[in-house]
Amino acid sequence: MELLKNSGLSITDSRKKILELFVEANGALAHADIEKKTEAIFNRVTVYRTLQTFVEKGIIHSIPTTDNSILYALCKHHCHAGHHHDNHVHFICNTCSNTICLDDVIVPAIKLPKNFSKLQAAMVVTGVCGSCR
Amino acid sequence: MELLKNSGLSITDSRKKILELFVEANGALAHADIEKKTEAIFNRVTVYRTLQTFVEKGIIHSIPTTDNSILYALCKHHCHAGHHHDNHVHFICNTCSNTICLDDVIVPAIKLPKNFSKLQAAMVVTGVCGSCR
DNA sequence: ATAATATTTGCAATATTGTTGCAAATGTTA
DNA sequence: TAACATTTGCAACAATATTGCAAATATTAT
Repeated sequence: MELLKNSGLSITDSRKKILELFVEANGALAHADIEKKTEAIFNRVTVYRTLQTFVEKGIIHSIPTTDNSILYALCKHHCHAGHHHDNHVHFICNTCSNTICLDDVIVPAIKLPKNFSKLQAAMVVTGVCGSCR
Repeated sequence: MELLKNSGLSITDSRKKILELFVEANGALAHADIEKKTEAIFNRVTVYRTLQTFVEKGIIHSIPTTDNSILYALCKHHCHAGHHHDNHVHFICNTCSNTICLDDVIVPAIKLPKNFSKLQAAMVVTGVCGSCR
């Protein structure tokens, strides 16, 4: 709620609901998931627009995936509008197919070739999560 | 050409052409790019099917992206059909917006939480590449 | 609390992207 | 070169994403 206010956004049912989903999920959500869980309540288009706004305002960030789905997760700290700092590892469980933000696992430093400069690093690990073991 | 033979694929114009594009590109190509560059020559569907086959045969691999595009790049070594070993880092340049496979930069090992088991790890770094510096 | 203003939503239409079956064309093998 | 296997194009379709605009809702000032 404050998050919305701080980002200069009006507080609406759809935004509250989607934000709620992220908090409950405690991890990443696919666009498709969000759409399914809300299709009874509001329009598909609203989902697109809400997620878009959230990304712009630094409330959520998108996570790289190999298929052509898009995953989103809450930004934990330090994210400003248009400038994300989500340098943590994302874990995708092949069994329960949940995506988990491993906030405590820091993306290790790597040595880039000469003259390359790093801005951000994202890491996605797939495997089996703790609960599914 | 040998690559195609070795993978047990028929040698056709479309496959040759697409392979050529990857060699020229010397980096990653988006599906959309490939489609544009070939739309005069052959059908959209052929592009989908060709890329799909190439991935299956271990000729190219797909690169995680944040938007809903799909990037592909040639597999350099050791990739067998259905079993990729592209554990190198992918670099996206924010200036020229090319994606580069850093074949020599290996995805570092990370320490996962208890009971998590890793299958694959992908890493995407954004920043400015050597040429744009 | 209410009116005036600004923002957001839903709907419909449209664009883009991805998939499938089947016949024709092309490639491979004998 | 014939027989066979594979691949391609087409058409139809399904799924996903975008846009304009009027109605609905939220915010601001009174």
